[in-house]
Amino acid sequence: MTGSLVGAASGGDAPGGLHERVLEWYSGAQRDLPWRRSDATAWGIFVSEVMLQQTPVARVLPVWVEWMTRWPEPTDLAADAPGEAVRAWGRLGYPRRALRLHSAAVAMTERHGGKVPMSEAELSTLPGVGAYTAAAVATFAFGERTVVVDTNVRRVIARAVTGDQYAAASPTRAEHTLATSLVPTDPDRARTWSVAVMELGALVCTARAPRCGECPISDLCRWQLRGRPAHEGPPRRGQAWAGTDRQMRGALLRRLRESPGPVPRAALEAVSDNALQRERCLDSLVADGLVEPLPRDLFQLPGSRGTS
DNA sequence: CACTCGTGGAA
DNA sequence: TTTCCAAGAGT
Repeated sequence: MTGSLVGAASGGDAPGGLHERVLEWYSGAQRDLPWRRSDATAWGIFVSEVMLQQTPVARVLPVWVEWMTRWPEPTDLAADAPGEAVRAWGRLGYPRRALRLHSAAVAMTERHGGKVPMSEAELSTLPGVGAYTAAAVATFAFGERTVVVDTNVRRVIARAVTGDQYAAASPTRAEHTLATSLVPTDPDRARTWSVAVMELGALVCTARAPRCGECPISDLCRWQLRGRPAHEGPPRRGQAWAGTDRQMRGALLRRLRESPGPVPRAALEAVSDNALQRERCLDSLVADGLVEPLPRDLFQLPGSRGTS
């Protein structure tokens, strides 16, 4: 019965199999996250999805609450300076996301009547919105039947269906086809399916130490049936950090974030003795629009008067 | 397609 | 202590 799992999923919603198990598990194990509640707005869901790109839930929570209080609608954020978005982003990492979120709010204000566009296709045109985020917002906020493929979904599919410990380094066509075949036909059921698989990957089918004893589909899992063989092939190299431009950019931006107003060049020079790298990074931050140079050797987070 | 882009907590 | 990696996107 090696094909039982895929077979049970044929058509996307065969009764009594994979879907029932996962959905039943989700109904009892799901976390109570504010952007999942019934009173969550499309804007709130949109913001949460961008913040959650490569950033853990625990770190996003307090920042998301602050953003929702300060900017309850896209028009509220659009009316504020992009630098304020960068400042309020805090230490979530990848601060260009804050800038793109602000740009997206401006686009919603100018082209979508101040609202989050409802279709996956329209969402895809917004800055900072890729395949995952467009699909996620379209289904979680608007109930459109989409194929949501994130790192959790990829890992669950790799194990349960393909039988590998980890998904490929980069998403494959076969993977997407497989994910598509698993999405239930009914849009509402598809929405719950997607969030449920993501939750399964986040809480049970984790990257390092999967809790197979708590998994609702462990007896169908091809990786489990194969004896949980270790990943084959070259080890995926981790992200270097010490001495990288990313670290330097982070240090510079932190210095700017901590000051309410413009910062003199000398203050930025105090961040690092490596002048060459420091200047290169400062230049790149300016090029990215994360830092705004002012007269008299002053620098600040981007203000509102500047044109995008 | 390969590479870059932050951050900090857990193992 | 070092390593891993978390609801990706853009180039």
